[in-house]
Amino acid sequence: MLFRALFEEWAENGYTRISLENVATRAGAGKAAIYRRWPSKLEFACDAIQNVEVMWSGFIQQETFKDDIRAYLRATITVLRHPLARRVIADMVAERLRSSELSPLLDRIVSVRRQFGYRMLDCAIARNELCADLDRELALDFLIGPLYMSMINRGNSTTLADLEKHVAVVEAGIKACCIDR
Amino acid sequence: MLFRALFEEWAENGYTRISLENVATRAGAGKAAIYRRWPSKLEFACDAIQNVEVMWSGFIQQETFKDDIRAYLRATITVLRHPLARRVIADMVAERLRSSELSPLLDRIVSVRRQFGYRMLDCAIARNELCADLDRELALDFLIGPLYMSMINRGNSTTLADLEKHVAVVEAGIKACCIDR
DNA sequence: AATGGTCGAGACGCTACCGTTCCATTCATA
DNA sequence: TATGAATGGAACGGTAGCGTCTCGACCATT
Repeated sequence: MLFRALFEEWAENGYTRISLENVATRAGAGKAAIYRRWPSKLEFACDAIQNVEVMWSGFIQQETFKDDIRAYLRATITVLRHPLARRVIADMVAERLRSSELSPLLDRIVSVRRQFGYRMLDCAIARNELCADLDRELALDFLIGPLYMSMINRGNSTTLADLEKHVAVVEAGIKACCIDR
Repeated sequence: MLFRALFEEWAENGYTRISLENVATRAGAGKAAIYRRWPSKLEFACDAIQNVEVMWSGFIQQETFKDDIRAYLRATITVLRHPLARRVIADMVAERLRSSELSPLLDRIVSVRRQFGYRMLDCAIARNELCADLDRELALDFLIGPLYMSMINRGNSTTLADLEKHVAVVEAGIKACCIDR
């Protein structure tokens, strides 16, 4: 499959160093098979991302805010443990800082994830677990920032055993997004 | 200056795409000026990093834990706002996930930063602002994770005005690293 | 069996960078 | 001022990927 081969090359070399020649070879295809379908590497990559994006949907509301946090972080751990996904994500983050080519792609991914986050916060507010004047942006940065820092920046392979500790601290932090303001 | 040119190329293209030819040209130097001094791009990069690393030292203990957090985050914001540093850091993070070439380099940088963090936590424990059985690793991920997420992953240019909000939440989160365990 | 489209494979000219080598100029020191 | 080391700059052959194009093999439909 061409998409699979693309992601493997992406994870291995980073977006800018992807050689469509290698992608085709890895997929057991001819270069023309790619150029026939997509006008550029960017369009190719957009379609590939869109193809896997659907797998991330499905946020199910839990009983308590803490349960929601746990579910959210567990899903995040699953993604960030994926050997291809974690590399591609980190590469897109780095890539966006130096060029705007992949910005819309990453923006959409982030935005989708954030929608789940907003819904989670709204539920918690409705349950009176959070106050309504919460700084949502700040809260979402606290939701996954520490986990991302641990797994991506420091390369830890966080397990579900570490999850519970994160959940407790995240909950305390986010609840503090209301106080003092 | 060769180092300056290296970092500019690094920020612009990422480590693997650095062309020493361009670095030399950008510095107004000949390619041989680089190859004469360093046997490889890696050694060149190591020296360059080591050269700027000294500027990050100097942790001064404050009155309270909250003051320490504020000082730490302010210093972090300064680095992460730097147009070259932020790109180089994000690139190293991505690069380490796909190759171990830059690992020792990034490990040392992270480790230095973390030493300040540990000292900070120790001070807070000594002051009885934190309990002694604190999970230090977790605490440090919470210290800068959300800020990193905001500035690097989402591209925000956090200002000192946003600092105070982060400080309050980080403090609450880290203090929660003791409770429930 | 004949036909039309898609496929893989590879050749094409082109550009970029590699790491080395050479040379004429510059610069600092004696 | 004379001398020797270091420098900027350019050329070298080699590798790699670009995007286009051609071709024979294969497969499905008729």
